[in-house]
Amino acid sequence: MSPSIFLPLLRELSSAYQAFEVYSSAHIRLLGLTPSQFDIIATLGNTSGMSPKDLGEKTLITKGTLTGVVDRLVNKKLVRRIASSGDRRCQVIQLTLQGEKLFARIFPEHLAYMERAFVRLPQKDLIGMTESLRRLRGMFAAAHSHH
Amino acid sequence: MSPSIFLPLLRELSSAYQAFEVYSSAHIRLLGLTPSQFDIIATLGNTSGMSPKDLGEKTLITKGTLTGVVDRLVNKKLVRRIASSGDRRCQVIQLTLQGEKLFARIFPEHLAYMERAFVRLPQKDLIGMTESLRRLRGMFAAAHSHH
DNA sequence: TGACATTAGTTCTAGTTAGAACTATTATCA
DNA sequence: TGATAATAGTTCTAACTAGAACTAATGTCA
Repeated sequence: MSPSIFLPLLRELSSAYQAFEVYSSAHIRLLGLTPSQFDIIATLGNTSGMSPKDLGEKTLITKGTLTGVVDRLVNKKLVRRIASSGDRRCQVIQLTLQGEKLFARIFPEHLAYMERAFVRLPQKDLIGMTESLRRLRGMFAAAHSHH
Repeated sequence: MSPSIFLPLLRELSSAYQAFEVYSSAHIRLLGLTPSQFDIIATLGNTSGMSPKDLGEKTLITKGTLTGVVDRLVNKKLVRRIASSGDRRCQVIQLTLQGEKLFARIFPEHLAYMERAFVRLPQKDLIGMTESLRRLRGMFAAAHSHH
């Protein structure tokens, strides 16, 4: 395969992701959070909490980074750390009451905002794109582990 | 459109991009550069240089960030800043001889590394994905400018 | 020409980022 | 059981990040 074939794909992947980030984070900042903080709140919403490990896997935030993001959410009193019963290495991170209220207010609002971007996209294109991206991710993951 | 339709797409977009970054940057770090530094070197390669503004548009690095990235490349003597003739607000950033040598050595090497990830992907899927991503980017860009 | 807006780049701030080294705890298995 | 490995989180470092405020230079237009 010649580079001229896959380089445009990589460029488009980067710019599509970038365009998503720009669009999404413009709204998130108005809500008083950073994109990472919003991801954490959104992931913890409607759950009874989870470990930093699980939270990192779901949000794609590495553990060293996660410590700091959670610290700032704890400072904002949106989230709390609880010692996990049993394994003393583990914690449970969960939303405080204030965090739950924030989630209930801003999550639907942000979904509605995101939805506005999708109004012109036919649903069947959307399904196909999702599947394409899944394959692309799998491809990189496989290549990364094969070395 | 219900959120349950587009949320998986957004998740897959993030994780596909993330998987690309992890795979690509693992190699770039071995080459002694950061991903942003590599992007700058790769963009300047085989050109006579360009302004920070153009460089930022091509690499998707915002101007405030770009100043710092270029500073570090100047410190490494891979890149130089030249006053632009005519408009005294503008500069031209270009590779030094050392930067050109580095580009000539690592760029083909990195392409070959990236190519390894694509070996199992049929070419016609690749074309379709590129087009899908272009539409996705356009969609977010349009939504972002509409207001 | 002169007021005003625009543009290019820098600086500043708060936050995110990955990775590596570290501590504490738990699991494995000889 | 005891040595060793694995795991969960934290800390540290260097760098990147966006956005806002800033300076200097150039354009616009009445």
